[in-house]
Amino acid sequence: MKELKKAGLKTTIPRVTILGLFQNAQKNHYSAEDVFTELRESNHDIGLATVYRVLSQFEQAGILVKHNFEGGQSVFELETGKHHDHLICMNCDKIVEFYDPELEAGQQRVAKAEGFELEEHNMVLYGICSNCR
Amino acid sequence: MKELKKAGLKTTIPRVTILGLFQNAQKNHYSAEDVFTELRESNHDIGLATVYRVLSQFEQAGILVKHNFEGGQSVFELETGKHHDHLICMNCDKIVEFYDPELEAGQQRVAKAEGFELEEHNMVLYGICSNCR
DNA sequence: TATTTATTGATATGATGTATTATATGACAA
DNA sequence: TTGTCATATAATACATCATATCAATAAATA
Repeated sequence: MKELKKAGLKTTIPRVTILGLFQNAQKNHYSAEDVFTELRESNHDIGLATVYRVLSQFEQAGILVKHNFEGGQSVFELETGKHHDHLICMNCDKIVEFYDPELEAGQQRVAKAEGFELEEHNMVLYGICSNCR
Repeated sequence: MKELKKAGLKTTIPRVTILGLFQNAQKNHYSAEDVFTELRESNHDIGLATVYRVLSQFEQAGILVKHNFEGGQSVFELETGKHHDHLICMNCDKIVEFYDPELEAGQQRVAKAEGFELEEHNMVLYGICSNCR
């Protein structure tokens, strides 16, 4: 729970609970609604507004990372410090994380060729996983 | 205007006007609001709902492609038949389109290594362009 | 423990986009 | 060219995701 202190956030029940959820998570990625539902199911009475607020604060604090994949809701995952991109099954929504130095280098190369200083990127691959074929 | 016939869409004033806007466009990418504003400024009285509807129909018909970049609104561009990705200046919002075979191949390689059949991808690079440095 | 300040939660509001439906219009036959 | 009819339009209601407001509440610390 040091993360909260470090971010200058008081250690409140909602924050501790939500952080715990991510740290002991079954899944890697949760939307705000996902979190809200999980909390309800484990008998934590935390408001939806608070969930959204806490997730934003955690993102600001660098505790979580937010992704905007296809389909409405944003999802969050723990910030691991290790950059990675995502590969998503269009059938079962399974999410695989990967890091590929060659692709990273290629992006740098393209940006440079266009006269850009590359700051960040968003790369999501969509396909069908082995289970779904 | 053959595109409309081919798609089985009646050639109505809103559709012809919106298609013309894209074909004679100053910019490559327009949001629904952008289109709506442009139409208003050129004295075309076309409802916002119609703009959204026509853009969706054009996307269905393969006349336009829709992108979900960072920041709320989706944008549309003419379908050229040539796949490409985007490089966006975080300062001036300039959008550069590029196609890089090596990156495309790398994505295939990664997907295959994870047991996925790659269907599509979303890759947007963000940086600072030469003018903004 | 009392005080201060941040946090919570219910709800209103905002932003983007879609559905509904009465009216208007394009396509086509005569 | 005009009449008929199916489709399209436009205004607005609605849906979805997320943020702002604010009175009540809880955490930190003297």
